[in-house]
Amino acid sequence: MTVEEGRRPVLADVARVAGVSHQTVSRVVNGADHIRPATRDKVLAAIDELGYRPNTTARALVRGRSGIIGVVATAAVEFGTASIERTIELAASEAGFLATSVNLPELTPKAFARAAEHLRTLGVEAVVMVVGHDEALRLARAQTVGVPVVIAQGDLGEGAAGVGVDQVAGSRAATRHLLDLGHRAVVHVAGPLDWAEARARLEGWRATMHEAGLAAEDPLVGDWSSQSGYEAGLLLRDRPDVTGVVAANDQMALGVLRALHETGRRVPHDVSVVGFDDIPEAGYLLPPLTTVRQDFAAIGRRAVETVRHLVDGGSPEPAPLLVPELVVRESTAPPTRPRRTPA
Amino acid sequence: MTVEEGRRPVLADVARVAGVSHQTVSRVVNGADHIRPATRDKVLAAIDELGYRPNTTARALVRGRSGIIGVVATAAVEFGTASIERTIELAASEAGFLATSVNLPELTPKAFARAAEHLRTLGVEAVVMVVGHDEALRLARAQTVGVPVVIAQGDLGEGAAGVGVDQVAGSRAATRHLLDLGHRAVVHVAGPLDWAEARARLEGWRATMHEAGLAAEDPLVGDWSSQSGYEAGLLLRDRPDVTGVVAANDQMALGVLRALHETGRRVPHDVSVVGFDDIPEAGYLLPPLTTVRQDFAAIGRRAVETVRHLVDGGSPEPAPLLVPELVVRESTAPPTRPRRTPA
DNA sequence: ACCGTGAATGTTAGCGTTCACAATCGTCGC
DNA sequence: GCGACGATTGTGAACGCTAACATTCACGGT
Repeated sequence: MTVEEGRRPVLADVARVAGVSHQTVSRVVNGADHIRPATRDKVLAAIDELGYRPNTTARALVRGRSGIIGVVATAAVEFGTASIERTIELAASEAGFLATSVNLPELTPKAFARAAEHLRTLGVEAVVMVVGHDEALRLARAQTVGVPVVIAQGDLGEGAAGVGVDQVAGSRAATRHLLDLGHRAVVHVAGPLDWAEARARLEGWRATMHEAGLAAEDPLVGDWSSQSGYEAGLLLRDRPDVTGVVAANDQMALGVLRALHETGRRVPHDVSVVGFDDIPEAGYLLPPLTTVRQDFAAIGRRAVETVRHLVDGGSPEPAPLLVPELVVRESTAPPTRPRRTPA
Repeated sequence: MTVEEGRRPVLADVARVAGVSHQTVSRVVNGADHIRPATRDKVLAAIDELGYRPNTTARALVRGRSGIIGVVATAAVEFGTASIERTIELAASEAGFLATSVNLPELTPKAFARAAEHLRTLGVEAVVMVVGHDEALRLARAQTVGVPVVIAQGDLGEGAAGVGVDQVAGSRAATRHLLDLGHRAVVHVAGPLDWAEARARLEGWRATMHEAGLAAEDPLVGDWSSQSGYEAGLLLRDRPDVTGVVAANDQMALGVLRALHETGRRVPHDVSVVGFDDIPEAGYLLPPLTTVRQDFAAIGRRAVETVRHLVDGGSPEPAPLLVPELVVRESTAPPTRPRRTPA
């Protein structure tokens, strides 16, 4: 609000102007007790006059805390991951942390080692993993000794800290929806099975099918990309009985949509398709995609809360799972003429 | 590589082990000249033995440089923005910087003021704007006095530093493509006109149309979202003569695709559609979308290079524009029966 | 009036680095 | 064979802040 006078003012400058010791200024800035109101006002006035702003670096140094949270993600830009990162950054800054991301160009131990090295030199106080990849998670816990690792999405086995999303419930809802519509031959296009989310979604589908007394075998497996969904969709050429598809994410669902179209099957007339995530485009695909919406913002927020808790010395506490929600659009409908799965 | 012994080793620890002064260790770490090879080896051995890693915070403090680059983006997750951010983070870390993003939940001066305040307390050394929004850019230059502002995408008017993408050329290529196919009535679905990219793309379309002696009036204006593209597409109901659409991004193109489908016009049989950006899903839409690909990674990389240059005291230098590339897919085809625009 | 007590403020040390300035050492020229 | 000069290494003081430990002051109880 005021003129710049060459260099940035420091605590001592404020102290001089306010006629108090630098320590008193520090107390005011940090909201300590036992400050006479008159003194506080003088200091605040001086701060305002000089446009003082505490030096984060110096503070970090003396406190022995960097205030940095490392976020580990894949290099591929996916809607969910990106949303979570955004929210983490926001929540972190509100909590007085600084979030920074590091990307894994590929899911190899080497790539991860590089990332971990980077996080270490940064002196991060905690790591949030937004990749649910098993090996990456394992390495994260092994290599970032000393700092808490929080898992956003993914499997929270063995007392690991993280944000749980009930992927199984989401996948169940999707499958249930198709069964309720009357479908019987419902296949699953899974994500890579070394991702916990992929396994959970597979599991939800399988369990629901079994409970309905239906076969749930040979899921098609993709890699989260539209391309892989497309390829999986083409394989359905050999499965004319199939009338329902549950894809483990929207990108793959979108690829399936295209493959079905190319192979002459109409959606939802001949085949119904459900996705997962509810990407912003989902409602504008042809046809608009029924999908399972996840609250990515909530995941990010909770991840930061957990980080806060752990950094303050807390121990991992199980939090209630976030439950994703089915969003029904036009890509699902009752089967035109019910068929039964071949014996 | 070695055991942890309670606290993190510091320069002095290494010095003691190596039997030299802390300054010598500092020199080795920073690759200074005039170190006897034998000494250097001793020091390196000690570093390795202790697993020493310089403390970024202390270094930042004494150097008077935070090493932090602030990246300003909108809160909406768009493919382009997100890709650029990823690359910036990567390039920044390679250049010894730490990138962190701050998001604008809305494009208001107030939201921006908050963001700027955050960047200021962080002590960022430079700001990279990945929003091409005029007002945001103006505020960025006004409010972050002292630190260089680099614009990734967007208008680089008046000696502003940034990464130039030849949006006009991209848009021209898209329009040209449709004209070459034989289309005459080609409309544009523009982005919000307070974004420089949107204006440039509009301009490329308009100029190309004019050069071909065709009318280029009343662009439809969206807000980058699929929703707005969809709404724009519905308006085309009243324009049966239109056989070509150039959308200012892929999301809007996707919305147009859907609107055309709903209003009974086939793509590309009745209408050809071109998008902009080449989102990963573009090739799997119905039909696969012809679009203009931007090299977002290059944008991010260049942005960081520019930051480096400016932080070292350089002055903004004009760099060659990046030229986007047309990717032809199935959403464009020659018009079935050529029409002329109504008089 | 004296001391204890707690509130309010000040003083002194660092935190782990780098910078600026010595100090030391060897080697070369004459 | 001595001083110079450059190469090499060391010493002390910051950087801006907070933690820990004084110190000062006012006031109530005895």
